[in-house]
Amino acid sequence: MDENLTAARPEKEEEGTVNNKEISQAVVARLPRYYRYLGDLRDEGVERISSQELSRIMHVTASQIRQDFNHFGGFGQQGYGYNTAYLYEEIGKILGLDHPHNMILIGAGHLGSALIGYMNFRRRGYIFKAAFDINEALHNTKISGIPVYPMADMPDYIKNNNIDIVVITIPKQEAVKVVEVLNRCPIKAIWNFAHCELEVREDIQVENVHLSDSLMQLSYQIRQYELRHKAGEESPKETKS
Amino acid sequence: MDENLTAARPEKEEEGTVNNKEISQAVVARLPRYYRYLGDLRDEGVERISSQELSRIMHVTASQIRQDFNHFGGFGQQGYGYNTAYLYEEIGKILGLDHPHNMILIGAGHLGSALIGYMNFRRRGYIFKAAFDINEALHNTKISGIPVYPMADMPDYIKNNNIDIVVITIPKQEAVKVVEVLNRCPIKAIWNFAHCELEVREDIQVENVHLSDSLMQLSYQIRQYELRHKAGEESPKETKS
DNA sequence: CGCTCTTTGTGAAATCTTTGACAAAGTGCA
DNA sequence: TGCACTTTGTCAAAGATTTCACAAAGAGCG
Repeated sequence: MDENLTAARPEKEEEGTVNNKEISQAVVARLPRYYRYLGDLRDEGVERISSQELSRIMHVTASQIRQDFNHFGGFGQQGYGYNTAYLYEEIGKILGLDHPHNMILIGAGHLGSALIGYMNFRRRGYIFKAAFDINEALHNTKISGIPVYPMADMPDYIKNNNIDIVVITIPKQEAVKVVEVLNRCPIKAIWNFAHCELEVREDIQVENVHLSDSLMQLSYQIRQYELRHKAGEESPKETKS
Repeated sequence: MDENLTAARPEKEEEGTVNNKEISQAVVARLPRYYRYLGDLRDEGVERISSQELSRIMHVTASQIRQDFNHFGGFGQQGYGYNTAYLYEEIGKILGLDHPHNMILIGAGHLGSALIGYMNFRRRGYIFKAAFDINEALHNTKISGIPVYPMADMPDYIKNNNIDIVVITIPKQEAVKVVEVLNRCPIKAIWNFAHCELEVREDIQVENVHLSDSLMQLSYQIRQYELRHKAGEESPKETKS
C-alpha cells in the first residue's frame, strides 16, 4: 500500500530540485495549519480529501490549497483528490518533522517550564534535553523530568549533545548576552520568546514569539471594531471570516 | 507641552475618518514592533527620529515606515522627522493602549500562570482580574496575586467585572466547549493559546497564538537552510535579513 | 529673513500573493 | 473497456503590498 502510493507518482521524484525554489513566507506560514487539519482528518479516518472539501473546512480557497501544495510538488491525483495520510506525512517532512530535534531551554521560569511540560512538542519530535538558568536554587533539580544546569555549562553541553534548537525564555537584556555566546555554538536555530530582536550569525534561524505584540494586535482589533460600529455606522459589509 | 504637540497639527484632526479606511493586516502586524523600538528610543532620550534612521535600526525600508504611519495620518514634519515620544504615544493609542483592558484567564496551568505573572502586560494596561480552572485544588487560591475560581462562576464574573479579553490556555477539546459559553458572554476578544481555531460570534475578536505552528516554521527554516547549503550549493545570494 | 538642506507625504511602478478558469489526467460506475 | 464525472495542476488575471522617486513643507544656520 505504501508501495502503491510511491509508485503512483514516480516521475515527480526525478525533478528533485522542486525544493530549491524560494517558497514565500506566506505559504510556509500556512503549512502547519494544513498539517493540523490533515492530522485531525486522518485521525477521524478520512482517507481522501479534495481541495474543495478542505477549503470548506479550513475557510480558505481551494485554489490556494492547490497552489500551496504544488510549490512542493504534486501530492494529489486528478479525479481523486489527496490521500489524507500521505499528504499529512509529506507536509510533516517538509516541516522537518520526519526526524527529531534536540532542544535546550534557556531560562527555567514559568514560561520555560510551561514549554518543557508541553507534551505535544515531544510527540512531534521536539525534545528538550536540558534547561539552563542563572538561579542557583534550580541547579541540578529537574523540571518535568528535564535537568536544570548553570548557564556556564551551556556551551559544552551544546557541543556534546548535538543540540539543534535553543529556546530562549529570559528577559531581553540577558537574551542579548546569551546570544553572543550562542553565536559561537554549533546550533541551528533559536526559538525566541524574549521581547527583542536577536543578532545571530547567518546560519542560525530565528523564530520570534512576541506575545505582547500579539496581545497588542488583539486590542487594535477591538478598537477597530468599536470604531466601525460606533463612529462609523456604515457597516453592513460582512467580513466573511 | 501637550498643547503644543496637538496644536502643531490641528488640521489632521478634522479628517476624523482616517481610522475608518480598512488598514491591511500586514500594516497592523508591524505596529507593535514600531511601538517597541520607539519606546526604547524614547527611553534612551532620543527626541526625534527620521524614517531613514529608524529604517537602519529596524532593518526595514524608510518608505515602508512612512507609508505605514501615513495610514493613520501624518505624524511627522518635513525636514524634521518624527517626535519620538509623540509617535510612541500615537501608536499606543492606535493599538488601544490608552485605556486598560480587563482580562480573565481560562486554565491556570503552567502557561496560564506564566502569562499571569508577566508584569509587562500589566504595565501596558492588560490586567488579569481572575483565573478559572476545572481543578478544584486551585479554587480560591491565588496565582501571582490573582484569585482562581471554578469554571462555573465564569459567566457571572464576566458580567459583573467588565471583562474585555478572555485568555484561553486549555486543551482544544475543552476550549471549544468554553467558547460556546463565551459566545453568550459580553466579552470583546479572545486570546487563544489552544491548538485549534475557535468559532465565535461576529463581534468577538480572536488572536491565535499557535506555539506548535511557530516551532514547525522554525524547523522548516532549518531544513531549507540545510537543503540550500548541502544539496543546492548554488547559493552565495545573501539574504539581507 | 532668506537660502540650503533635510525629510515627509504621496502617486505611480514594481513585485508579490491570491483567485479564477480550464485543459489534462484519472476515477469509478455500468 | 468506455464514458461521464471529478479534481488536480497550472497559466493568467486580479488584487495587495512594497518600493521608488520626487514635489512640497518646513527646519535651522548665518
